[in-house]
Amino acid sequence: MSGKRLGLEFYDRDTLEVAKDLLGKLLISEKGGERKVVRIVETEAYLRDDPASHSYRGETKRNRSMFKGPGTLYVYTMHRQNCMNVVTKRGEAVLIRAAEPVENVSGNTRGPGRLCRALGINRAEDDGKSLLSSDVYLLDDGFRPEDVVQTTRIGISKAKDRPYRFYVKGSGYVSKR
DNA sequence: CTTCAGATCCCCT
DNA sequence: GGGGATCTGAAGA
Repeated sequence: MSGKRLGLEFYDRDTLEVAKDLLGKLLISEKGGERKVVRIVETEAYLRDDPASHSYRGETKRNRSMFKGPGTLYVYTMHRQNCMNVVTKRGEAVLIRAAEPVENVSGNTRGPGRLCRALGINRAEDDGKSLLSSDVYLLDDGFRPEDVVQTTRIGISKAKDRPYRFYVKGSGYVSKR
């Protein structure tokens, strides 16, 4: 497993571009001394002027990580599940919805809550971490998905019509097709 | 202080 | 395919 850790120049771009480019990248967690690796197959973008985004009403205690700058990890809890996001520009982020297991991963990685559980990601320990310099990060090993689909997001009640969801066509690990 | 909705998951039918 | 679990944070009074 070789590749290059994604740097600031990757995250500091248009959020929709980042969401699309995250597909096929490796997500690594080295928490607990074990190196867990998955390949991202599904993402959703949440913008600043976006009623469905946590940042829509400005910075709050919960979403403060979304304003810490490109390459920050934003983890939040809902319904007893954790969901992880990659922050791009201030107040914008990409939700990692699903991935396929690559190395040292047992359990389901289909769906944001299950993915976090499989990787051992949780809000108390990981919210606000930097993907540029911590034990959770992204890697580009040169792999590029053949076919990417752009469509509407899942599980939200506002701005349902915006095509901010991306997934790898044909992957059996996408949370919904 | 109280209310309530939520970027989900799991189990039941 | 639908509802309940059962927690957190934000909004409303």
